[in-house]
Amino acid sequence: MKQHELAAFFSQIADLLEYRGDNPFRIRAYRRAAQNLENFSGDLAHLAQAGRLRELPGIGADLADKITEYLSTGAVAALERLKRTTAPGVLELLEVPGLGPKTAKLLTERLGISTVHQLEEAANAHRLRRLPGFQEKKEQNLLKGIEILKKGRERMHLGIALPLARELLRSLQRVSGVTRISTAGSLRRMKETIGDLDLLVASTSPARVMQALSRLPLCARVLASGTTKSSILTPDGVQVDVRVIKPDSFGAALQYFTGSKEHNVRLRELAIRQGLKLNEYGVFRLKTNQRLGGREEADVYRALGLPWIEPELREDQGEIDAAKAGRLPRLVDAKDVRGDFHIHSTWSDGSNQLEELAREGAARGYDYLAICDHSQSLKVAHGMSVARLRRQMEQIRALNRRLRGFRLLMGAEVDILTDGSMDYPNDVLAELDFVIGSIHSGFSQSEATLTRRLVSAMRNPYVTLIAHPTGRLMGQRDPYAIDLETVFASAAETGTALEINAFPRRLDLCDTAARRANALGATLAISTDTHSLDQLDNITIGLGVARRAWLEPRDLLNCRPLNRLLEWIARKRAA
DNA sequence: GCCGTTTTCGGCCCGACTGTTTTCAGTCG
Repeated sequence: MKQHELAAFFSQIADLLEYRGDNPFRIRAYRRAAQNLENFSGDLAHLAQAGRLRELPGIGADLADKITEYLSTGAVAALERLKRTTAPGVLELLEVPGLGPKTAKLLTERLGISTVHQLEEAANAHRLRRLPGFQEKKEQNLLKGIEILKKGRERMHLGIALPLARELLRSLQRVSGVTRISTAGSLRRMKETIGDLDLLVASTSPARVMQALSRLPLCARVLASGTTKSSILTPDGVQVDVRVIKPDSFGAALQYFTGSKEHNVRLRELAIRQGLKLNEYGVFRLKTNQRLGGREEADVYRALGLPWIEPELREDQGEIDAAKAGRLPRLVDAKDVRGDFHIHSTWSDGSNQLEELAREGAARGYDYLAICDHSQSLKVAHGMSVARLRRQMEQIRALNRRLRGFRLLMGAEVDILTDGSMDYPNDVLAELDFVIGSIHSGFSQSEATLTRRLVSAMRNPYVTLIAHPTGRLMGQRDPYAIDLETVFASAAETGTALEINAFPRRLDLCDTAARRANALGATLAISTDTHSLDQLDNITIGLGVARRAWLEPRDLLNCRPLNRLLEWIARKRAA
């Protein structure tokens, strides 16, 4: 995961070059490279050794050298040089929303400001008004920006963003004159964390929508308000951007505001090469300005000679080439899901009885749920002794005798102990239908040790699925150190599935890792890690990750009907 | 700094909103 630090370095280079007024296209090249590194899920060091860095999009000779330099020294000299020769504090100042490179230059050169704290003092003392083009309003806006920065513009996870968006959509839907409404932006693309919420409204009377928006209980402050675009802040400090569009160009606007930015840039480049222009109002011929479409999103893609591309794929990660070649994946969908594997009940730390879970699973149209309560070592979660596990199995068998067209699988989430052995002996595991292997202890072991633990669990014939393979908890705990390439290869080799844990703070594997695992031949499974009935809904979030990973139904274990699932498990046990 | 169905040189996406302006620069997405 070194590429994240490197991406940050490239991004800092871009910021500093921008401050210095360098060539904007050079700056963009750094930003694009940073973005691509952020999304890259392979093994950077391996690619570098093979001399194949330039195969990465946006990486040419110069940036390939800088990557190599970083991999061997842990630093990029060009960045260090820029930092040394640029006024101190520039990178910190640029963090303030609304403060860009030009303003930063004024602040550092005219007033010698080098920290956000100094900026705040200067603004409060009205010293900024001495600057050209500065009056009271700009001073206040910078103070507001500092306030937002201090609150921490922390991105929210989908578990928060989705319900909030649903509530806003419901409210705006009721405004008269509104004909269509949709989320856009990173939420529609189902990115794991969301910065601002983007909403799109088709209406013939924009003013009414903007007025209604400012009066919502969820509107704590109006940040900006124009005729077609407004931004508000919710009481929890979430920024919501709302665009009102004429119904005739709703599709073009939806395409435009769904992004990603990188995807859109590629599309507009493609348009220019065809003598076309693409903007949020539609696709136009450059010469005549004749409009070729824009009411539906598909119109936009069609005008560029492409099939419609699913929002989750729009990250400039090969989807445009795939679309051109007619090789877009048939992404997994909610209706493909036949069951859920990682379900806790009152037997360990869940809050629902087996029977309630069975009823709910059947009501959702699933064929099966695997009950996987914790194993004996995990005392904090009321892990089950072998005796209790067997009593639970007895109860599940009894329940299954009464169920028609639905089955509870007898499973367990079994700790992978610090020495790599399983928390139940193999003869007990053999009695279960479904075995999850999980790491819940020894997070700080070395990469080699943790990787060995996972691999030895996968070599156990009874282990069907590795849960939350990296152990990360967004905002709380970093992933523990494991060699993902080795783990993925081992999963493929042993016929062990890897989980896409759909708990909003986990999303583990994440999209890029899941895509890589699939590329290396591993089978995946979306499971919700449910501890109470409503958490079964998180399957939607897991589906988002799977779709962003380009997964098709055949790549996912829980898209298989029961008999095929049981065959898959049996095959590993026999081998 | 990258890149090639217009190119190995000369291009490189597009528009809205704000504030301070009488026509535009800065910032953002």
